[in-house]
Amino acid sequence: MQQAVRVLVDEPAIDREFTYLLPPELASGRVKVTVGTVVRVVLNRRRLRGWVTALHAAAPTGRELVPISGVVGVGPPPHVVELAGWAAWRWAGTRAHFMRTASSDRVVAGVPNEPASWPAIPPSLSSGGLADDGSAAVAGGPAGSGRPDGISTPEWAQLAWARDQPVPGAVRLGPCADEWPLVTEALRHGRLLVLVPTVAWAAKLAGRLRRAGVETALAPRDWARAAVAHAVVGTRSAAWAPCGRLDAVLVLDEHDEAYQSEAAPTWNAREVAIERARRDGARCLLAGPMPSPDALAHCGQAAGKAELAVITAARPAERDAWPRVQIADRRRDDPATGEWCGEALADLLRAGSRVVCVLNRTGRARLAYCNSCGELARSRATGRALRLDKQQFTDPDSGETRPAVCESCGATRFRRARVGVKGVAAEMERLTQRRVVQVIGEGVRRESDTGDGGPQAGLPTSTEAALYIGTEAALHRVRSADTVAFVDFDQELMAPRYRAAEEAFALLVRAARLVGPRSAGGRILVQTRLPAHPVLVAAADSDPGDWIRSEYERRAQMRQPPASAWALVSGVAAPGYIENLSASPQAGALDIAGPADGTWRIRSDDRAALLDALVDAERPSGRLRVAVDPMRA
DNA sequence: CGGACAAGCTGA
DNA sequence: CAGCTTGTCCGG
Repeated sequence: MQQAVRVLVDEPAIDREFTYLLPPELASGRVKVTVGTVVRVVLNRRRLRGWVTALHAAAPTGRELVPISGVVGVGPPPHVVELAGWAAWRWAGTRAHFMRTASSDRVVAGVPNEPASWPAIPPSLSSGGLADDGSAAVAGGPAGSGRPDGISTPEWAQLAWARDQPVPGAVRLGPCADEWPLVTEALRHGRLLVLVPTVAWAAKLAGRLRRAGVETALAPRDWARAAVAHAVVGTRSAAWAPCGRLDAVLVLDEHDEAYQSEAAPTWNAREVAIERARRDGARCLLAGPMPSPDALAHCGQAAGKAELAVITAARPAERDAWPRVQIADRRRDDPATGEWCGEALADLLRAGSRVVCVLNRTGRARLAYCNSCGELARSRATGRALRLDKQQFTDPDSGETRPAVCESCGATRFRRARVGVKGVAAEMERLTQRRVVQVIGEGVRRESDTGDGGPQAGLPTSTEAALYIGTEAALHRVRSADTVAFVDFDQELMAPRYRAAEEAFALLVRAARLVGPRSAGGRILVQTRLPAHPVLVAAADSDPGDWIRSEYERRAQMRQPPASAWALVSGVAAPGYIENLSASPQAGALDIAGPADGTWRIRSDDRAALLDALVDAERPSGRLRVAVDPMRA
């Protein structure tokens, strides 16, 4: 009797397991067959890749089994195969999708043998100190170059890792703070997984660890070596690294949107990392300049009160890790200064420092400002910005209209903000008599260039002081600057998205990284007509604690994630699927609304009930998109 | 998903 | 009724 194994085929549209025979010569070949091994099978005359999911399957009666056609290579380890099953439930996706994410994109013939233990941590780390003094982080973001200077690991880093429970803790550190103490402290506990939002950050941190003598795998490049590394570093997909049982998991900049997949299934690497830590019994820390509401929800589950679980550096230290944030209240500006430029910004531009101006791409804002007092027209009920149509305001939420009368001064004349990158660039050149570089999307161009010199034309040399104007992309593309100026921050604060405030704060964090801490002259200027907005107060004070707590409570009141679970359902199969959901046993816990633009929105205060219902409900054939807890909704 | 097979439509 | 399209089913 030949061995029969279960195989999950690599075809998300099928997403089923089948039973195949495992011939002895394949079972003991070059690659040992275990749960997770990548194999080749024939299904219905089609040659497909698949993963072994069980080594001993009962042979179905009355059916002649077909043997596996070949063993391809090493796949995810068994506990990651189980994690993929959990993720398929958590984001209403297919197991095959997550197994792909967890597999190497190349054939892996074998992994090195796992050492019985790691070599002793290099003395520079084990003595408790290889911390930067902070100055190295000024120009290049959080991962500055390490140098053993004998400064002891800050107390807060030790404290952060002290709890040996697998429930995540949150650590708040300023945007220009160095994460190195958190990393080195974690290594003392054993095998470490570190997630970062960008490839560049991952490479930098991996290099720094290697120079410090730590056996490090950079995911996904060192896929197979993750199995034997002391530290595994990588971006989103690294949450699926094929390493053994973890001792510590660290997510840096855990608020970053890059951790979530935009395409369905909308899985989030932070959430996968938390679950992985829980299953392994590993310590888990969520770090960054602003604990996300999601992070608070996790910590709150453990501590009862979310704020208790957030560890912060000493107040002066957190403050020093921020640039100076200057709020320019545009309501008090002389209207003669110009449509887009207030007095503070004008002074700044004339002063001759390197300034990056950020203006969001939409160009034409729909916000309306009072002509007499400068107040922004907002909804009395929700506080959201109103749209001005002829002589009426329209509430974008309710669709209600009312006459255009200023709430604060009674005036009836309003004007719309109309600002775009190109127009502002031209005016900036006239105002300053300096060259202005435009940064939009992938390209960079200089306004004063006459010919089209290609996408890289006008890139200034590193030494020249330049003025930049661009969309959010400028914060990524420009190397360094003295000041970032947000020309119209109200658009960010008032964007019609439930995460608008969080995203606005994240922009300030990006800007802070670009200009560096206040001790190095870093400065952010924010033009706004909402100077008392909690996001701006938080940034100006270098302390997001109060704001983030209120944001968390507001989400709960509004039944938004993470307090409530959401699912967006669309596609041709959606109507039938929604019908099945309505008939499911969990339907009582679901709040189904729609369709709006072909999309249904399902809400539930009981996430498990929603997810169970999504998995159980039968899916009619045809396209179906299910987005669980989407970033944009 | 994509092959198989059945049922429906069409044209001479 | 051959020849083709369209739809539904199912895979080991």
